[in-house]
Formats: sequence, structure tokens, C-alpha cells
Amino acid sequence: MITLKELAEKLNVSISTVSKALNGSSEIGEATIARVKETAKMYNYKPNRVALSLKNSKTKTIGVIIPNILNHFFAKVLYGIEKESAKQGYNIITCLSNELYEKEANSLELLANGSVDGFIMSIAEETEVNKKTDHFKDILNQKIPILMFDRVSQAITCDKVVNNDFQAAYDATMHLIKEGRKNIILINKIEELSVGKLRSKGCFKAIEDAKQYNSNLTEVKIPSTENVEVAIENYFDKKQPIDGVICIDNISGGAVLNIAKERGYSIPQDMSIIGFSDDNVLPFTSPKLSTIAQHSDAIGEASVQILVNRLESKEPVETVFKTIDFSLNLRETTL
Amino acid sequence: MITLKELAEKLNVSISTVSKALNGSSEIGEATIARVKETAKMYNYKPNRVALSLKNSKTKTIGVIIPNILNHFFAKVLYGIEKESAKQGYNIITCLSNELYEKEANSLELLANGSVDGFIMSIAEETEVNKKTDHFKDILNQKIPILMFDRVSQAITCDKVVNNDFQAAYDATMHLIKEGRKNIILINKIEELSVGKLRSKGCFKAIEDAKQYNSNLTEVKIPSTENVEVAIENYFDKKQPIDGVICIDNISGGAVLNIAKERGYSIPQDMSIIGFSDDNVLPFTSPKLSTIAQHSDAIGEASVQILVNRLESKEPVETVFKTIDFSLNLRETTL
DNA sequence: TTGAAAGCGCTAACAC
DNA sequence: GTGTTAGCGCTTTCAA
Repeated sequence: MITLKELAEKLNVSISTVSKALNGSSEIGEATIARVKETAKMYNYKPNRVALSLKNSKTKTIGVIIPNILNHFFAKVLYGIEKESAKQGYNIITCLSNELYEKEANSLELLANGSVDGFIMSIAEETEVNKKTDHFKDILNQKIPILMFDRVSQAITCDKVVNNDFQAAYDATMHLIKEGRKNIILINKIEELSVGKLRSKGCFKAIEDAKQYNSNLTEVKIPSTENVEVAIENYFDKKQPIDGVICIDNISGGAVLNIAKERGYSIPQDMSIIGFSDDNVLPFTSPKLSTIAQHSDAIGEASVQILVNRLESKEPVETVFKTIDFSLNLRETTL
Repeated sequence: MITLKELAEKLNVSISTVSKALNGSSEIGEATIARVKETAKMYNYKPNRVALSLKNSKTKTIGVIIPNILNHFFAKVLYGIEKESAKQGYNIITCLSNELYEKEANSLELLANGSVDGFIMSIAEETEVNKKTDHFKDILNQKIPILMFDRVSQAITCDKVVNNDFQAAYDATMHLIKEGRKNIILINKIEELSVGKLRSKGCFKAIEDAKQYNSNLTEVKIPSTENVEVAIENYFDKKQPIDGVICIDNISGGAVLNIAKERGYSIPQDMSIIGFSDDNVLPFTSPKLSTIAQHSDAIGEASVQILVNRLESKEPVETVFKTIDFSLNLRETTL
């Protein structure tokens, strides 16, 4: 890595002349600018980003904290974040909380030492369950902005980007009701999470708004520690009538489908199933699973746009709460 | 963020005294050390990482370039990388090449301006296909180490971590042969990639080594741009006898299973199927897919260990070529 | 035992 | 039009 100083020596001019010339300053003569630029290119000069960061107190880097990268939803959000960040000239430092409060708090603290200009994150499950918020407040007090997506904290005032979870669940349930399904079950493996509660509420609201259809909704809560398939098998063993299933996390849908098929249900004739997920997560089920499709990459992109806008705006920016649309993808497990 | 300077003012001592005290230098008196540390804690002092980086010409940051984060294999490697990096006190800057040469070269160049101490990466498909290597050489010439995992370049001398791809494919094929399968097909959707070629070779070698069994192996190459399901359907349409299938990429397995079931094959009685993937990628197939299981997180962990060792070692380190074991996970789609 | 000063690479106000 | 200088936050040599 060649530096300005070395370039200056080679050119027999001062460091600041080189600096100004490379930045095309009008203070410097045409000829010099050309000469400097040429030499810089020849030696493949690149401004040292660390020095720039120190000088400007700006790193052009965003800290991203993801609860679980093996969850396709988060992977796709990260995809969106990275894409938009690159476009805006930002790097991302990625930390994975693995759903743990400790790791999340640690990452925030560690990166708040000047490594990043702001954070984009989704809250770890443990943090949500235990309602921890002090670590967020610490960061915000240091005037480092945080943007939360998907799993957000009511108790914290900051930019937020979420799915329209309530509406999505509402629409899916309404669809089953209008199909004529009477005994619908709601598989909730994420009841501890804010989004889980929201989606659950959406389902019940649909039932309420359509009571003339006389559909029933039974919520099956599965603790996050428990095996999905076993829990679902257990419920089926109860022999309650079921003709509709809504899964509000992004893996249960496939499990329900397989179990139902094994038990002899014709899908979708005997039973409709709707999963919750980004497209293409369960591409190989047969029949193909109908889903509530989150536009996960759009969540990532919007998050970056909102955060970068805040970072680069001269004037104070109002807190943003953005809702990302979803779509109901009816494939082969619904009528 | 409080700085050393501000602490020094509050304590009425010099900046260097504060610095030394915080680092527990023996030059400084016990009493002063205690006083300084206390005040530092009170004001929640954290050394500015950017300043440290500039001073030490070390960022304690690794640049990670992933071809496709939506591929579960890479997501899990990233998981391993992040986990081990955090353990070693490194941050990771994540870039996604999305299989494009341009993006890959760009990320390397961008981060080589002092942002990272070294790189961990897997080569983008486009880069491999076009055999581009100059961008790697540029970086290595700047004395910034690169470690390649999974998809590596023969033409470049650097640390490498790979699956034992040849052996994995060999063992899987041998298993099918010993099951008595005679007409085995090899679904190769990644023939352009080095790992694809290696796995393919492993399969053929097994056939050769076991010619007394009289098993046949037919390779079905699917261009990466083509739809897997359509291509597989097309092959099945040819009505060639098939009683064994090996899929050497990590999604085709599920597709083959569904198509075979739809066409009336009993699995595994009529046909054995083995997929290639990390565990739990296709957890909801029925019957459960047998797979060649990569230990993807181990790849990530090993990569970080090797790179960090190189970065922190005083003496020159020999180039490392590490092979990660796999396991053959026989579930329900094999006899 | 403590402090002053230089320097990592860069920019920008100010001199010349 | 070009150069000098200070300073971003930190460590470290050298001087007191």
C-alpha cells in the first residue's frame, strides 16, 4: 500500500499537494493534477480507509447483528443488506448473536468503539424473552443509531422495519375461512417472539371478523426447544378434526405437510396448509406449499436506506417505522 | 466515546500516563494506575479501534467473501467463521459476490485498502468458469493473505480448506454399488466448479474400482442456468433404467426424490438416492434423504484458525492445505 | 514515576 | 498554485 507521503516524495511535491490534486481541488494547477493522478494510478494508490475513518470520525461501515444465519429469512435479509450497503458505499461487519443476549450485547459494545457508524439488527430470542433493553439504550446514548428489523423492541425508540405480520396472518386465515375451512389450527413455534404474538393475533382477528362463517381456530404452541415434528404428531394423535393449518414460523409448514400426507389426508382436498416464509425455502415439497411470502431482501434494503439516510443527513431525522408488504402465494396446498 | 485525552484532563495527568496506566505498565505507580482505571471505568472508556488500527497497521478484521449466502452450505460456513473469529478477537467484514467476478474483484480491491488484515473466501462461479486469477495475485502481492475454502484455485498458492470431495463422492457411489445398484445416475448441476469436477471423478473412480459389480454410472450434467426439476424430469422421460441416484450439489436431492415418487418408484426399494449437503438442509423430505454430510461449520472454523495463525505468527508460515472430513448419513432413501 | 513528542495516513485551514 | 501545520486517538521512545 503506497501512501500519500511516498507519492509526494516520488513527485517532489508536498503531501497536501498530492492530496488536493487527487481530490481534484481547484487550488492545484491542471498540469500538476494530471501528473499526480498519473503517478497515483501507476503505483495503484488507494486512500487508506482507516486513516480516513480516524480523520472523519466516520467508518462508512454498518454493524449488522443477525440472530441466526441458518434461518433462511435472516440469510435473505442479510443478502438485501449487503447488496444495498455495497451500493451506498458502506461495508458491513456481521455478527451473529445465535439468539443469545450475551453475544448480542457483546457485539454491540465491541463495535461501538468506533468500528461502525450505526447498527442494523434483529433482536435475539433470549433478549426478547427476558425483555432486556439496557444494552440498546447504552448504544443510543452514545449517539450511535440502531435500526431494528423484524424482531423489534417496543421499549426502544429507534428506526424499525417490519413485515406487516398482523395483516399477513389475517389475510391467510381469512383465505382459509373463505375456502370453507371450519377447524383451523395455528402452529406457533415462535410464541415468545414479538412477531409470533402479532401473527397469532392476526389469525384470531380474522376469525372474529368472519364469525358468520363459524370457523374455529385452535392455537398449538410449540416451545422453541421442542422438536416440531414430534409436537405436530402429538397434536394429530388427539384426533381432533382439522381441515386447515396455518404455520407462522418458516419451517413448520413442510413438517405439517409431510405428517398430514403420511396420515392419509389428501392435500388440499381434505386440508389446506399455509406456511410462512420467504419464497423458495421449501421448493421441493409435493404438493407445493402455499405460503405467506415475506420479501426479506426488501427488508434488508429498506433498512440500509433508512439507516444511511440518518447517518448522512445534516438535519435531525424523524424516527422511521416502515412496514414491508408481503404477498400470499397460493400454490398447491390450498384450494 | 471518551478519549484518552479527555480522561487525562479529568485526572490532571498526561495522555501518555493514562495510556500506560490502562495498559498496566510497570512504569506507572500503583496508586496512579488504580486512579486511572477507576476513572476510565466510570466513564466507560473504550480504546478507539480505528486509532489502534492506524497505529498498529492491523485491523483485527477479516474480509469474508461468500459466493451465495442463500446456499445453506455457505451460510453454515459463515456461521463457523463468525463463531471462531469472535473467539479469536476478530471482526468479519462480509461481502457477497453473488457468483460474479466483478463483485468479487471489487470487494477484494475495496477491502485491500487497509480495511482488513486478510481474506477468507470461496471463489465465485463466474471467476472459476473464466479462470480469472489476476485479482487474487494483486492482493497477494500486497502481502495480504487469502485463504480459500471449498472452491479453490489451483493456480494460486495460498492456504486452502476443502471438503474431501473426491473421497465423499467415492464412498457414496461405493455404497450404492454394494447395495447392488446397477444403473446409477449422477446429477451434476455444478460441473463448472472445481468441486463438481472432483466429486464427479470420485464417483467414476468407485465404479472403476468395483467393476466386478458391473454397475453403470451415467452423468447427467445440468447447466447452472437451467431449472433442476425440469432437467431431471427430462432425463426420467428417457425411460432409461435407474436404480440409484447421486446428487452432488446441495439441492437436487430433494427434487429427484419428489419426481421419483411421483413417477411411482418406491424409495428406497426401487431406487436409492443420496444427496450432498450439510445435515438438516432437507429435513422434511419423506422418506428422509440420505446425504453426504459436509461439516460446513468446521470448514469455517478451520479457515479462521489457519488465517489468524498466519496473521499473528512472527515467522513465515508454510502454506496449509487442509481437508475436512465428511460423513455419509444414511437415512431412509438408501437400503 | 511521569510527561513531551513523534508518528501511523489523511484532510483542511492558513501561509506564502 | 503550492507548502506548512495541526489534529483525528493511540502507543512508544526518550527526556525530565
